[in-house]
Amino acid sequence: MAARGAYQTKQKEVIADYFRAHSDACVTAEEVYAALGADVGITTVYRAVARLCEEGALRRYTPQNAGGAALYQLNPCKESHLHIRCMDCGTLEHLRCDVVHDFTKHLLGKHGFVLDEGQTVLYGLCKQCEAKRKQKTEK
Amino acid sequence: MAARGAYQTKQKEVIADYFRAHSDACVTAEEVYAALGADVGITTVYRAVARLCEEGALRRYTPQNAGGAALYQLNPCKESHLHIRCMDCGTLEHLRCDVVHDFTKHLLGKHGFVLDEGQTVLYGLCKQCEAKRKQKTEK
DNA sequence: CTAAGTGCAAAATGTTTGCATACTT
DNA sequence: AAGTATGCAAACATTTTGCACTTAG
Repeated sequence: MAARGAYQTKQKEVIADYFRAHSDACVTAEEVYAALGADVGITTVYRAVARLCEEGALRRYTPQNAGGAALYQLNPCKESHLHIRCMDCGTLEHLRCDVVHDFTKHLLGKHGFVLDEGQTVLYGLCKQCEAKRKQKTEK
Repeated sequence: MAARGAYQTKQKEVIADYFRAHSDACVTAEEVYAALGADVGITTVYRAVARLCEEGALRRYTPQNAGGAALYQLNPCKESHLHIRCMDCGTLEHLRCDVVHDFTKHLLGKHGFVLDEGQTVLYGLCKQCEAKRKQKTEK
């Protein structure tokens, strides 16, 4: 029987280090593989990110682009506040600001709804990707 | 250049009808293909759902299952407003209120983030389920 | 020493594309 | 008649799996 995560290996460490060193980056398995060079195989990268996602250390985002590659990013934090996900580049950002608290209070007071900030992710477009989209449509 | 949607064809109609007849169902392209039998090819199904998504008639959902197939479902409503999902009873509710618009404006103005209300679902607990939870913890 | 982890190559999957044909307008 | 839509097959990209080998405990 596979006792997952029983052994600590060089490859696991290298992959975990990579995400820690690029905590803002949102990358594909292929990109991690390319960055680490000969140290690890692509299969191991896939296996590692799958496990890290299960453990909650990473977050996976599957982009709209149907056949496209899944993106992985270090879970920014487990604290309770909202996150916003860009639907184009996939980046997950923190959103800690007073207005969110006002919004949460309003949901509770007027709608009787207890928002779970840890589970909720807002979807949309970040500043950069919004600009890129505008450029494309103008062309 | 392809003038999209210029002609109305039997296949497009059959596919659109399928989703209308199964408005609650969340199905893969392959399932649509299988259901429609010899009437349409898989290629046409893919092209049709892609267009219907662009038009906003369908919603695409890419499951966690990394290599898994995308799911398509008739868009429950086209109006721009947020939905809230109760994590206990699973109910999906509409959230139409002015405060949401203020919040959206704030996201754009202060954070440069264009919220896609159609894609975003807030997670938490509805009034009833919150009450039930309190009862349990008190016991 | 034993079981878990690795990595290559091959398979499996899901989606897209090239192109000749059929169909809509 | 002009040009879009279809559908097959092949291409394509991503992810998973089989298996022999390596490595951690």
